[in-house]
Amino acid sequence: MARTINNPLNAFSGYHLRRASSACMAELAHELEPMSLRPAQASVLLLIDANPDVRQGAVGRLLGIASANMTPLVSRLEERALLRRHRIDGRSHGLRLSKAGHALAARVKKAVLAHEQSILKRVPAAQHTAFLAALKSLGEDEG
Amino acid sequence: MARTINNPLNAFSGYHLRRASSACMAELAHELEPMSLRPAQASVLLLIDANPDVRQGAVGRLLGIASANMTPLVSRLEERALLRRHRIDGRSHGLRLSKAGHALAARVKKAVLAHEQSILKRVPAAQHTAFLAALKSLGEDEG
DNA sequence: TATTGTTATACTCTATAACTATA
DNA sequence: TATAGTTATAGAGTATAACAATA
Repeated sequence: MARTINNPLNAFSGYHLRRASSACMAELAHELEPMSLRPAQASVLLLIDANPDVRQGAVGRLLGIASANMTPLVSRLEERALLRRHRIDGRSHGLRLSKAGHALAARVKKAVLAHEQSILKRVPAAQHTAFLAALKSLGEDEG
Repeated sequence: MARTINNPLNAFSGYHLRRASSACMAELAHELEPMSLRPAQASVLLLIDANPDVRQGAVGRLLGIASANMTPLVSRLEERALLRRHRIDGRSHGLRLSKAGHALAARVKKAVLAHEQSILKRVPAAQHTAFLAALKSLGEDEG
């Protein structure tokens, strides 16, 4: 090595939080690639799978995806015949997975579960609960 | 409330890792806004501050920024007279902060330290060390 | 031949504003 | 008046390929 660089960010949990998230998301994206799904699409698929006929806006609010960005995302899944939009009332769409959508959601679940195990492997088992709780409190809406 | 939505992602640390990171980065971006700096620019500034004459490529490698993306980032900081590029050899640039760059780096440090405190406030003090260690192991290059 | 930096390009994610239709 | 969804657009982050200059 030519020279060791001093990294003043190394003591900051915020810095490592970002790095950890980026690394894990890249891994997940790689595991979802064979299904031609990106993480955001996969999360929408799982959410609809668990909540048949959920409204599009409710999915976006829960996942933090703006409604303007939900439209093309859901349209893409509809084009692939993974889900169907159906009218709930004049202005709302309910989302429901097709048979192919349910099948793909099952594959996604397996991939996500495997990914979760690979994450938890790197954290001491005794700290799993506290680690998850810390992340949850940091991700809450107000902060 | 109309209906409680079942969130099958709620049990996953990967999901909350991403949410926590997004929320914290948004907070940091907000705190850096008065300095007209985005988080990536601020991290480059702090790294140069701690490593005078560091090569541009070394900064990028450490922070995970591709060299093609370092060029416009550093150019922007140079345009603002926060740093100067100087030749180390025929193909390398060393980066050094100007007086204004050092002054801004000092402001950035304060903001980052305050942000770090606001993060740690939400994690029980007894878990700070373990939390940071877990994040570090998740962010390591191989994963 | 490998490395440093640059340019151009493209794709994803995110954010905003303006709009239609409906409650 | 507020809500649900759409459209268009723009910015930021990230990724690759091609290139020049240099080691």
